Amino acid sequence: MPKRDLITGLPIDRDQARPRERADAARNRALVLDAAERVILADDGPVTMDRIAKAAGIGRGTLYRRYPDVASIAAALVDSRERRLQGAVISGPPPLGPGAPPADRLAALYRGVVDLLEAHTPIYRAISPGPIRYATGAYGFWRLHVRTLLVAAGTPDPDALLDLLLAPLSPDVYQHQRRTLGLSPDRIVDALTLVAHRMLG
Amino acid sequence: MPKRDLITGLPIDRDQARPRERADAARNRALVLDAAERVILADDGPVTMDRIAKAAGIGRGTLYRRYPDVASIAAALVDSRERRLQGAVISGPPPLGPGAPPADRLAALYRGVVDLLEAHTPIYRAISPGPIRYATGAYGFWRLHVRTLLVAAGTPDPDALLDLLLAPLSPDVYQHQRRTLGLSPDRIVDALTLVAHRMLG
DNA sequence: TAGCAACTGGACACTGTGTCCACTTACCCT
DNA sequence: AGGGTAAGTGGACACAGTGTCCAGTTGCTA
Repeated sequence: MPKRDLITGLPIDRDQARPRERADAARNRALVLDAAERVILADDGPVTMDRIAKAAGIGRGTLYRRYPDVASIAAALVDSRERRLQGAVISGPPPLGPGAPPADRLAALYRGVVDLLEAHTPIYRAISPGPIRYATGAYGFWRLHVRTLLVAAGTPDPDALLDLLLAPLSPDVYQHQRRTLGLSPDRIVDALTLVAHRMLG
Repeated sequence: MPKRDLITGLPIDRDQARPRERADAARNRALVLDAAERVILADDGPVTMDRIAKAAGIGRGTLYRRYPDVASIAAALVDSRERRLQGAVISGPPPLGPGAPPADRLAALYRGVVDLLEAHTPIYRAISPGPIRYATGAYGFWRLHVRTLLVAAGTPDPDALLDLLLAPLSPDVYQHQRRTLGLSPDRIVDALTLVAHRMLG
């Protein structure tokens, strides 16, 4: 079984020219993410591979052909949601985009991710906390971006600080702050902004 | 079914005088944690309730009587491991104990927790990442402690900052830094120390 | 339009869960 | 002392979800 890309579900094999994906396969691939989102948002009972397959109108085997487990599907869903924010980071207006001081850009990134966490709470909850998170394209992107900010700010050992600064964005932590502690998104963003300025200011 | 304390597995009912725990129950309760640790450290296959019950020489029903799932057992195990560090924080010598400036105390706490994460990696890995973490006595203790440090340092909105500063200690994040990134414990502690001083210094 | 490789989907065996209840046993009371 | 009783015990059970497998199907290419 060939390794598959987390986001697209397509097989990964860089070198050789591979026969085009068949039309029915492509169609099903598109169906899966929609179906997964529906199942997650419906929110009755646990999100299982079986449910997603049924919602997509395909068989279990077909689903397993692309995604090894529910977490991967949720991760793919999250990735697709984060594309827009990534675009804004690369080429949008400051302070999120290039041009502003590193501390402001980090604060803006924090705000952007909090907005996402807020908007897609059920999806983030479905992506089981755990190692999968660090393998997503989205996480890789944040890492890369924060790293350049740290370097720009002249902070020592950016590679070790990186994940420490991203840790507060873990859906777990955010959920805990929102639900259990009852903090408002604004208050969380303010606290994160303080972190950004103290760490990079 | 009465709620049970995460650590001791004893029923929680503050007000009324409750009949003493029976001797056989107490014996089994002690057996469970030992057995759980053995199963976790053996590390062949997943840690299941069934395995722990067998290792303890008791039935599944008896195990479920005290702990609702594996995560709770692991949490209890972790709590018992963190008692010593908690003692040092309360009444040990500075900088971990009272007397040192808040930033130094936070840095010392970071180091202490990293040492624990390092020493008991398999156990921390067994406690499934997720909401259980925030319900443990240990986490509550760190929260309380860090809160007093934040207040002492005069930081704004300590209640919102709290969990942000504890987030980097999540076993997930630590595992990721150690295994995937290959960072040394010392390097991680150094980065955490920087965080402590920038945030409270 | 024939051949074939990719794709499909449901059946299957399996693992772990959580509940239930008849039996056992430690402790309290007289 | 020993009987009553409620707490404690443990294995059987029904169930949910997993991941694999393979015979059948279908889209693509030559």
